[in-house]
Amino acid sequence: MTVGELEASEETMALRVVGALRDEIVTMALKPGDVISESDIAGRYGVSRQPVREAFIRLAQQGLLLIRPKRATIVKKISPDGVRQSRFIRESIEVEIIRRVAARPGDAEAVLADLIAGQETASAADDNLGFHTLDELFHRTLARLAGVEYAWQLIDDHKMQLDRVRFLTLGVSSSQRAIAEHKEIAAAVAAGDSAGAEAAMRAHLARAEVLLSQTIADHPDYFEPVH
Amino acid sequence: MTVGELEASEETMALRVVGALRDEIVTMALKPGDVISESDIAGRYGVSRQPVREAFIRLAQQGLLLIRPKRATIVKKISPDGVRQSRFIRESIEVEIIRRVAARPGDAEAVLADLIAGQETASAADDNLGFHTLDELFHRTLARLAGVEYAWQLIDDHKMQLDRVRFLTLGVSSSQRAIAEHKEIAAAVAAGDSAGAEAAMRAHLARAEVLLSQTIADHPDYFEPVH
DNA sequence: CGCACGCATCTACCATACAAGATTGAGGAA
DNA sequence: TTCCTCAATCTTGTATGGTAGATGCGTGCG
Repeated sequence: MTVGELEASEETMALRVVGALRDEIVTMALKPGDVISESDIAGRYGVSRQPVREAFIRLAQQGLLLIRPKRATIVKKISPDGVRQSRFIRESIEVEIIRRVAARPGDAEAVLADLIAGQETASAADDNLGFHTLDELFHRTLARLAGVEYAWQLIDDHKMQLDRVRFLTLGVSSSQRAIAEHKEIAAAVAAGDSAGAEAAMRAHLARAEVLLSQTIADHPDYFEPVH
Repeated sequence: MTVGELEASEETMALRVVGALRDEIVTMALKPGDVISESDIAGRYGVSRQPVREAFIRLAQQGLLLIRPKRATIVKKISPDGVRQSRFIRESIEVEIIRRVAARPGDAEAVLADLIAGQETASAADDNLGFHTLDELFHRTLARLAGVEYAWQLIDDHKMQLDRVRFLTLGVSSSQRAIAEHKEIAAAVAAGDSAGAEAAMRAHLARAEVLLSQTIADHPDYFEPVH
């Protein structure tokens, strides 16, 4: 059972292995707690241990792998506290972003309206993946409008932790509600209402909050025990 | 001219090289734009290319090095926009932290008072390094009190960019003023005044703001040209 | 039967060798 | 002089072998 060939094109082998492994991890093809080894992955992808090793280092720095010297490397279990703090980071930054955008709306209104329209189309067509992409684009666009697109990349890195949880709770997307909340945010931004925009953003981000404890109950072995 | 032996003790060689190189970079012993190579560093530290290579990967992910495949690796120049956004990230998170701490002061008052007292001692003794350490501890302690110490690690990673700028502006520490601002923050926290604590924290963080443009003027070749 | 010791086997770590692209400089032609 | 060509020599990327430490299982002893 091979895992699908690495597209033999650009970039270095190491970076291709990074991408392939990251996909396997966030989609739960590699489950938290799974033991992997350099030789194992190297064999599966048909490369030597060296690029795999470098991929491990990168993924370990991103918090997806745990390299235990002289022992073995395992897919890091999801830390409930880490998820909580990742959300804290995201909320801190997104709240500050929405404040700044609302303080200087500029052409934000038209841009956001376009994105929301696209989301409604995707939602009507039951295009879950497309909606998810547009949802992410909505938030990244806000970062761009605030002039801190790089800060979004930071959120993106830590969002992988959240994405693993999200993948476990697939199906309950309720895109209608998300769209309504996006409209609220956009309206407050257009009105230059910083406080209102902040409140709407906090409410929007808080919606996912309730899912974690249920997910832990469903898959206890994917999470670290409460320390 | 060797660079000082790596303490032959614990950890792996790669991690020791990471620490040594990071110190050289933030203290400007390795200047932005400097070209380094795996073989070069390997020779200087008396190890093979392999651990150096792995150290390069880690430092590149932290934004301190730029690895150019098949060409060379250079110490990344400081990006003025990156500094601006690193400050944005730090302010976003620290403001959120101080809000939460002020909302639930707990035993914050006593802990913070202790730290400030230590800072006054260090300042009186002209112990610049000690003061800097305690200053950092003050902020990290706030993160711990808010229950998001992990979030501080994130700030710490990105603070290296800021530290390089700080190192270029050494001597103008004005620790007296910093201590006064710390007291303001602690007082607002003790009073449970969230808004006041947030304002004090913003003012505290904004103080370093003015130095950047002057620093760019003094060392233009250490910075990326405005894109 | 239970426990401790030891060896086979696994792991990541490090060193070394080779490969391939990029740079740089010299040298020759226009 | 100026520009083009090409080869020596850099660089990082990849492959492979050897090493030390940790694990786990089987064996032998009490």
